[in-house]
Amino acid sequence: MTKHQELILNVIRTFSGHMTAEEIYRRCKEINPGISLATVYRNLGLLTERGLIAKVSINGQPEHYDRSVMKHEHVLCERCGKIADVSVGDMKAYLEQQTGLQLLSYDLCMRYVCPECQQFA
Amino acid sequence: MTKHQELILNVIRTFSGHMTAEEIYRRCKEINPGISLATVYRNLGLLTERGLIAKVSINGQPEHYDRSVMKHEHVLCERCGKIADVSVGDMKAYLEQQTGLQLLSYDLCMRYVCPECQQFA
DNA sequence: CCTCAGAATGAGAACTATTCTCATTTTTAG
DNA sequence: CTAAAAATGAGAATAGTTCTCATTCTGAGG
Repeated sequence: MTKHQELILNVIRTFSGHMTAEEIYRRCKEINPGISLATVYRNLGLLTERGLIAKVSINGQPEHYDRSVMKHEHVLCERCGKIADVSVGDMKAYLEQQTGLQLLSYDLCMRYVCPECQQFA
Repeated sequence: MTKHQELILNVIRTFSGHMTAEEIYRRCKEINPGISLATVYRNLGLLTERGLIAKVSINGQPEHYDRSVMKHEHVLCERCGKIADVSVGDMKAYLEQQTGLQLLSYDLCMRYVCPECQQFA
């Protein structure tokens, strides 16, 4: 694990939310101004492969990265754009039972208006 | 509805599958070589807005367009890349019940190996 | 403490899918 | 038939990400 990889991992682990590569890059630069965007992308890929972080893909948005690698789902607030974690039962099993297919995986993202945004509706 | 819109709609409706903008563009050009890619994109947007076709968004892939606007889910074959339709129960209701949230919508795409690809496993 | 092969890096070019711009053409309503 | 509105073609622009490649770092074996 190189210095840069540790830095990136640390940035992700000390932030309570889901960050884009760009955001991670900005925070890394505050600590180590020499780091390049390519290195951030490269290492996000490596860290994801190694299972140390998770990639959160949402249609029409840049990729986000999640420090939590435990299985869970995501909800996106349509107003403020924040991503939140939610847990549901065994979705894969449910989908397999519903479709009658043997699935490799699935992508799911739900959309709502988060509680804070609902206050100012 | 302009000539081009009819052409695009026709191309989508006479193809049994999920096409990308590029594929739709190619087929349109065979019939009307003058049509431009911008027109295809523009009209795919309009036709989708009007509910005449549906957009199928899959992470890491260009958008696909679906002639069927009835609610259904999609499975992507990891081998051949083909997209198939599947129907499941009321997924939104299920997700709302599971999460306890009031959802606006959700995106779901499942991954598997399709029957044809399994034969040559 | 050296050394050198392999890995990682920085900078920017390249790429893909899509949207935008704007001058021109087509369509539509009256 | 005409004027206003809508649609079009061509190509530039954009966003997010990956790729290239010359340079730098690292660490295992001497």
